[in-house]
Amino acid sequence: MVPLSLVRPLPAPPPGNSRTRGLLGLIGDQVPVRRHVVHAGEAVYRAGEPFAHLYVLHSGFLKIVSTSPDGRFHVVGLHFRGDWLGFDGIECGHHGCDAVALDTGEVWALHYGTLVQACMCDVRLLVGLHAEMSRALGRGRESLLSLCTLPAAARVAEFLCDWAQSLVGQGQRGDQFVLRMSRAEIGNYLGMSLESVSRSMSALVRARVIRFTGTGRRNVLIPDLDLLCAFIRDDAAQGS
Amino acid sequence: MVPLSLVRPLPAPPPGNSRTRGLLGLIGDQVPVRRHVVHAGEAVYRAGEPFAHLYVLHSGFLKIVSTSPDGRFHVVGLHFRGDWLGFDGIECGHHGCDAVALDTGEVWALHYGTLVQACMCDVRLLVGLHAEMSRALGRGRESLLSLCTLPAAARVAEFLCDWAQSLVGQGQRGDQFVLRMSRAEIGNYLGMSLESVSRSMSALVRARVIRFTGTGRRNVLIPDLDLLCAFIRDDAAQGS
DNA sequence: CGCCATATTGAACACAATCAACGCGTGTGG
DNA sequence: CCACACGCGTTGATTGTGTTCAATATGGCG
Repeated sequence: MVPLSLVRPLPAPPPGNSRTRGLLGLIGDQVPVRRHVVHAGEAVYRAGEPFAHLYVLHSGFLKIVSTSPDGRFHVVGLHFRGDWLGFDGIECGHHGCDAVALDTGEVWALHYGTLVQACMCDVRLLVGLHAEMSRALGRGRESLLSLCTLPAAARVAEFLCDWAQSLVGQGQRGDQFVLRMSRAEIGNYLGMSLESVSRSMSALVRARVIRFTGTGRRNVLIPDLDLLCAFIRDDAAQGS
Repeated sequence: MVPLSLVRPLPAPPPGNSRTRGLLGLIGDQVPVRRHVVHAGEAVYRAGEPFAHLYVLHSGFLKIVSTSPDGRFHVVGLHFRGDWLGFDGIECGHHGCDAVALDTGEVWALHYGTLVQACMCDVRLLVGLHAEMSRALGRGRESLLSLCTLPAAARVAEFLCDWAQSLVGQGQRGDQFVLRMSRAEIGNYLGMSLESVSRSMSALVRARVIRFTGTGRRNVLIPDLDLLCAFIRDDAAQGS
């Protein structure tokens, strides 16, 4: 992780999303922000490292990887621009997961102790921070729900849906984007083999709810997001 | 949910666990606590209800049930004595899940706004609260990990392991306890059919890592917790 | 005692994993 | 410039774990 600068106040922060934009506005110059550039494959933090900072993803994408003592590992979360990271370290003083960049991006590090001090002076900041944690919790539960209740194709469909909606939430176009993960990574995240991901994608194309554009099979086009959502429902109902 | 009393200060609070005991100590009489008794099947809160309180489970067990718009539902969490509940409501002002008692128990309700005010005066309280949220986040990730990387029998074994360790954390005996959930509920929680739970349990008995005591098959005895953990590892390795 | 909910067990089936082959694009070296 | 290797993705064949359907216990409770 390459430190970029330690700036205070911040030079016109380009928005992540409205939530975080607001939160960072509240922070203002009370908490120094250290900016880092991360390249694909590099970690923002790793399991076991002492916890001291929370991070805001300013650009790029990252995955959260959880590893068990006996070596099993799994992508337990994905994060986009504007998302907060590192809450998992508060409990026991060290991080419990790896946060690994999937793409070149920029991360803003906020010293937790300092941030807490700032929270003591501004309720809105405190509640905003809680809301971010709350959001992280809720997202984890949604993952769990789809993992347990949806067949493979629907899980992939929902994955694409979520990705699209995240992009829209950032003000980017959600109907056409490039997946930043290999089939293997997607499969790990969704709890299935890479072959199943591939087959599911092909099925989605056959069902006309997505298309691949250009060369390579990572450029996804979603003609109609509602149609994709309908596919999820239908495929879920299949099983019952 | 039956209101029991609105007491301040609290009458010698029997401990949930050391963490929460400490946290509640910090709160002291700054935040009024409303105590409720919940019976099996009753909800502490339901999805969609406006969020105003956080809850501490003082006794009993409860499950968190997440439901999707299209009717799929799933047990996404279990909570024991001393656990905090309701964080999911902070983000959007209303709860995203149901919290349903599995057993008669007592829940302490703390008004979130008041709690936040108290946090503004005591950093330890604030950080302690964050630690509880952090813990909730971490537990969700562990669920995800075992759900995706473990075969059915190992998942059931880990479930029993977790349950035992939770009991030990509360100062209760972890080698012998009564499951408060039906096979169907366990199966829903672990992402498998009730038949698979039953078969897995039978397999665990055959492997001599658990036994059923007394009448009914909900009284579990774990002769050696390490042996049960070893079973998880072995069964996980099986697949690879 | 008999009913109902719950649990166990067996047999057939299905979905996804695994094993394997092939295609495609990219980058490298002869 | 072409040959080749390599990573990645797709697709087919086969296997296996877990689901589903069904029958049979078991226990709680009126």
